[in-house]
Amino acid sequence: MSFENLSDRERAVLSHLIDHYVSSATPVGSRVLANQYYKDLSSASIRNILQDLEEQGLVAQPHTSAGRVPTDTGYRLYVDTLLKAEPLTESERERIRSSVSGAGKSIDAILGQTTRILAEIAHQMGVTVAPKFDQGILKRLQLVRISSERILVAIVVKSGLAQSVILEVEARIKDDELTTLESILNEKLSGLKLGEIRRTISARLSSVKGNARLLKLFIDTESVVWNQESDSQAHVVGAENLMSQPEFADRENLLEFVRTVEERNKLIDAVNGVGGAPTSFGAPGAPGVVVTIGSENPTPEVKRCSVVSAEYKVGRVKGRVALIGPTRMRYSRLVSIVEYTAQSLTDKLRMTDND
Amino acid sequence: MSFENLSDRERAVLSHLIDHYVSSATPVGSRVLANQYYKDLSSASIRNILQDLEEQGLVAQPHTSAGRVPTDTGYRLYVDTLLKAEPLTESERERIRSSVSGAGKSIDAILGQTTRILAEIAHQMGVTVAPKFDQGILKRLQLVRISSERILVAIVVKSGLAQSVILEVEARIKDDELTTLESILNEKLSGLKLGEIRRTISARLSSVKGNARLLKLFIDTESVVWNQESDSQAHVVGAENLMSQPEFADRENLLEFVRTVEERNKLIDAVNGVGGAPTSFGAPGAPGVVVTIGSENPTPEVKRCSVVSAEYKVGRVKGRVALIGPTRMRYSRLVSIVEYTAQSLTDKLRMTDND
DNA sequence: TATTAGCGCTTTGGCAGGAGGACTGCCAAT
DNA sequence: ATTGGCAGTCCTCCTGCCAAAGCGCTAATA
Repeated sequence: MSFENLSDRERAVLSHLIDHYVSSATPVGSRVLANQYYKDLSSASIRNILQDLEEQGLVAQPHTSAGRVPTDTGYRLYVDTLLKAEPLTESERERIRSSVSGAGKSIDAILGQTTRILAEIAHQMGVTVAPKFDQGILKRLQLVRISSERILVAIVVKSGLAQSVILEVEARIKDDELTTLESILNEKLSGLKLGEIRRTISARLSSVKGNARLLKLFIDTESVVWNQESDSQAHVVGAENLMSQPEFADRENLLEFVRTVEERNKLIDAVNGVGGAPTSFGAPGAPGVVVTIGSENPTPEVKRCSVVSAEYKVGRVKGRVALIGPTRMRYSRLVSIVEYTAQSLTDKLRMTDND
Repeated sequence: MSFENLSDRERAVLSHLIDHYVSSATPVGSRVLANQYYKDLSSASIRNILQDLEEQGLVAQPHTSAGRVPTDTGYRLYVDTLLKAEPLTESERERIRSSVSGAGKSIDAILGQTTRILAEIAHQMGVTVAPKFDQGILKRLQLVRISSERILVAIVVKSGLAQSVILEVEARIKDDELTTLESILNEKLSGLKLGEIRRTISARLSSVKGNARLLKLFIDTESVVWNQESDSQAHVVGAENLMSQPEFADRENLLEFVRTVEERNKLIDAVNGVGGAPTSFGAPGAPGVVVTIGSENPTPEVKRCSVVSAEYKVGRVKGRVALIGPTRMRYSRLVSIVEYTAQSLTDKLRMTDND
């Protein structure tokens, strides 16, 4: 559906309506619109325009004789063609930057801190999804004996990510067996993508002779060893920011929402399963921001929410940072926040990255 | 305050009142009490008894002409002297047992699974606090190079726990330096408690010569390396179980509660900062269960909740598993659940433990 | 042709008032 | 000690009513 037939004035009214609705959270009527933005136009004229907008499905009224509220389509038009990214103040940028880079060394700590600042500065729920190791290239693999029947497998990925898993072995293994295995594995597997390894490991190791029991462990437990996500798949901060919004006034919604938040998978899907192409709102070269509005979300649990997300990178491995809030959100501002945060995060992770 | 002056009948009435209130969630009046439990006694008599109980501060009425509700003191008396632990059915026990032992190998996975089954079977919020490494004895320490400027430190604790930290070093280190350092550290530190190491490391390593820069890293970053909690300090599952309770009907409470849950520290305090002595409700030798009721909690954020918790062990390292719910909870059942779960967990962790 | 003013209609939210219910507390009788 | 009964209290729910906000439509106007 294209909206080329919309006059400039209609677009302007839609834009004002959204602006006003975003901050007031109540349906906005022709009167306020006329008084506040169109001193030289009467409310009656605005009413006509509103009627047109309604026919196009861009706004709706909760009930006869209530003001208008933007529809998801309305927001979409706004985001695509009307929105002007609201630049962050220098102090805000500084706050994000220092917060992201000030965090600890582990990727987990960095993401945690990032999520926190994101949620705080945007007053929304912040979500970051840890990078998928799948695309990471195995640099080296190291086996450390923990106890007689347990070994720790350290998987080192190019660009400095590391992951450790504890494996349980049924019977004792000698130290030299372990060292041999380690070098075999490194020889056969390093330089490959983790995802590749997962798919092809049994073929690659079939020719190897040696402690079959031990080898089998690596092949069988593929999922455990090779299918690792980062430490914790997602960080979620600031659910209470959302819950205090009037959108979640009624108990039912609220409970369902909490259930979704607890079951992180749905959230991760919502952040990752983006449909549209990323748009760059800011400086060229900046990470593209994707906005998914309400019912556009493939995940039904967040049908009442919008997701603003962008990609960040650690080497070739990718993750996403996102803000989730009610569809009634300050897109112009959140888009900038997410973009800048993703950028800072990528920078930070590049700085600590050297393979 | 002692309640020895209470007649048996008064105790019985209190007990019935609590039972009824726990399932109905509404103030219970003399009529229902008489009809349901005392076919040979009139409501008027019950009224007299209730008056007595109220004078003792064991029950209260929200307003004149409402039924009675147990006070925290009332619950306390109930838990201490009236409660009979409700034995779990064999299928329930089986469910807990298999769930706990079926979980993966890493302690994090085990605790996660345990928390889940706990919350699910009790319909409350489950919380498990990861063991404090502080009391663990360092078995071995291993250094793995990740990239030129990063090393992974694997800390292996007696009884099979392991923990890894990534350290960042300013300049390149040679491989042999690393091996030397590793053996020095192992020689000087293994066999000591982690807490001990944290406190005395600088003294212990002062005499060592060698790569000073590198050594300093271990001494300076004491907090990072030696102060490790387990992977994630606490697991929390089932917040929505609580939120659907009528206790959290009003928005204010609910929001505050969510805030507390998000900020895990408060929850951990609530679970750990127990005042009373543990009581064993079940089989002798079973872990002692601690019940902390409402305002007894040192943490004001959970003043409206009760915490039922018990200790579990991994070798000499200890953690807690807990259920948190409104003071109106089925103590008799929850006590059994927590006790059995803690027991199963300790068993599971002993089984996978061999140093 | 675009805009405006005005009128009638609809819906919501809040407030007042009354009926009904669920208790308690007390008292006198057993 | 226990009981039935009664007066009094407090909450909850329902109803009716009214004002406010807004819209759509139409007729008048520039």
